[in-house]
Amino acid sequence: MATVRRFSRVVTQRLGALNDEYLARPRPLGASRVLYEVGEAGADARTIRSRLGLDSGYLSRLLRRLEDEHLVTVEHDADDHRVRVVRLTEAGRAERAELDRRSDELARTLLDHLDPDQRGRLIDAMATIERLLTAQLVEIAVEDPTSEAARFCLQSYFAELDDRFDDGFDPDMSIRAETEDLVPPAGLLLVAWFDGHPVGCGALKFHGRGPAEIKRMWVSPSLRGLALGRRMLRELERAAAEAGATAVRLETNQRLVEAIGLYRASGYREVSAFNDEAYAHHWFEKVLAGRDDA
Amino acid sequence: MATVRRFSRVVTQRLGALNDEYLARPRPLGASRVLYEVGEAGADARTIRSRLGLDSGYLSRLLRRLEDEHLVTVEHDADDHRVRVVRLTEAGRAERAELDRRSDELARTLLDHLDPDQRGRLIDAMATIERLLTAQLVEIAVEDPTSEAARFCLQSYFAELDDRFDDGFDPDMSIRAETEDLVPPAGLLLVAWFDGHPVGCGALKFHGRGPAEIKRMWVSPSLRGLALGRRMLRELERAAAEAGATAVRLETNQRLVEAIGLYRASGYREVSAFNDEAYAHHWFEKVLAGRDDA
DNA sequence: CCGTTTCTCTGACTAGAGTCAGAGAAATGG
DNA sequence: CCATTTCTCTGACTCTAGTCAGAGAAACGG
Repeated sequence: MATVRRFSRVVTQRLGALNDEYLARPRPLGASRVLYEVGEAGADARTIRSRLGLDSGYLSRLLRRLEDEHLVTVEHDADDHRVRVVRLTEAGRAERAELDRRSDELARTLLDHLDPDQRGRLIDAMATIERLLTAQLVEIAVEDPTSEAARFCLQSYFAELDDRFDDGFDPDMSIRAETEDLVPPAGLLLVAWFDGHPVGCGALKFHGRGPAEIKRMWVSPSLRGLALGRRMLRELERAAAEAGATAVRLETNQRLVEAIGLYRASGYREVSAFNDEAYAHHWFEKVLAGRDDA
Repeated sequence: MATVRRFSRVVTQRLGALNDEYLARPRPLGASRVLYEVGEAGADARTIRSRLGLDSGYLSRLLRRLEDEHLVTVEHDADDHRVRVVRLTEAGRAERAELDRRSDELARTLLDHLDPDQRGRLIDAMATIERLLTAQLVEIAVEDPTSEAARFCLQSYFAELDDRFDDGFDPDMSIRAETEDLVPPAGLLLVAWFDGHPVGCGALKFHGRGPAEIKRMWVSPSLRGLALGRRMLRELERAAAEAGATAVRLETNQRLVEAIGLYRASGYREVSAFNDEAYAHHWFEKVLAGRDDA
């Protein structure tokens, strides 16, 4: 606990001071944040607003300022004349590059005066912290399986199976779980979100009071090793219990060794095949602890 | 570099958001900082000002506010009627405890939702980062050997020698280096500072153009393992070269194994005894690279 | 004892970062 | 086509966190 407090103090002070020093530009920080959020491709005002959590009046003024400085152009959207599209000008792109440069310089300052060994330790520790703190920012929520995010996850999942299985993976050869099977009351789909992007999924198919089936467990490669799979599994079990299921079952392929390890570690017991899934080598089941009031 | 940038982003966001959430009190942050800085024992307004780097007018107003909230009392100093002494009231103490409690809660939040293994890794990584970043905040400066800070360092140094040497350490049995030997032009004393406290020292005795003597190398136990000794040694060598010395020498005790390792790693060559220091087992010398313009 | 310095306080001002209400224009739903 | 909703903008505020100049009282130095 004391370590955490000291860490907070030192890091916020040091990082804060450096941030102020390096990212100081002849404009308020809010304006710089907007400049950054616009991005190369341009962005709608409302997108910027929701991502940075700004008041519409406030953003309007910040944009006016950036416009006055000739860093961005603000135009009406061609389709919807209410929305405003913000785009970087040449000068805006340069300013953004300057911010990047300073941010790099800031990073370099942190590594300054360290010998190679210390530098290595610092970077390792930073990576560890970043990943562990990132894990806590991931949110899991029910998602409609036809949404863009859901389709992204499912496609990534299939692509990975195709890549890892010995003979590839063809969804048509596998037991289907159509989108209508993954919406209540037939089932549900959970998607893990990080920083506005989908980074994992997991689905359930209910069978009345019989065991619910767990399907489509996938975590983005960029966020593996953060025990996200474990969290997703817990959430699925909770959802299954809530829907009245007394057990969950699933089947998996021998190539998915991490998944198999996760199931075993999470109290899943290997059982004999309960279906004829072509790609499965292992079948697992877990009895869910009844709720207190059940 | 990318790791460092990602770390900065994630940590400032997460820590910043939590800070705002947990340390939010019905008063500006500045007032809370002052409340904290007052401490149990009370403090002078000018001390608070210099430590927090506040404008006198600004502090005056913050104190007025805290006084209005009955969290502190502000009185004239008995000896010097110009200075104002700030003390916590009972309510102020309670509010300060509340801040502590919230700060702890914040720390706990960071560890939330992690399994014991992840928690251990996070704490280790935090300790590493805190120490490495701390090391960069240490400043080394010339100090008068009669100052309080200098006496603290020298006494800590002697106490440690007494503790570690086989037969203890008695300054009277050792070659003397009096305070007058450690001020220019006879020599100098460097003190390492961190967070307003002295955390290490190192001294030089000049002998004209002959080898300068390095004495009194000490680093506070709380900051060991941060290569501070190495930095101190480099600073001493630089100072010796600046004073016209072409080499530095030193003697040391067999018990000070880290120091001996440091000297060897820093290019020091063991030489035969050049003095009759009673406590010494090893004598070292290093020829200083001439300056380019010499 | 007198000029200078130190310490605090007051008044006047600024910039950043928002919040809130309402107006106006465009899109949408029935 | 008309009411409602969505999106942006403007004006009027607020709070925080300062800065700066000057005044007044006390202490200090010679």
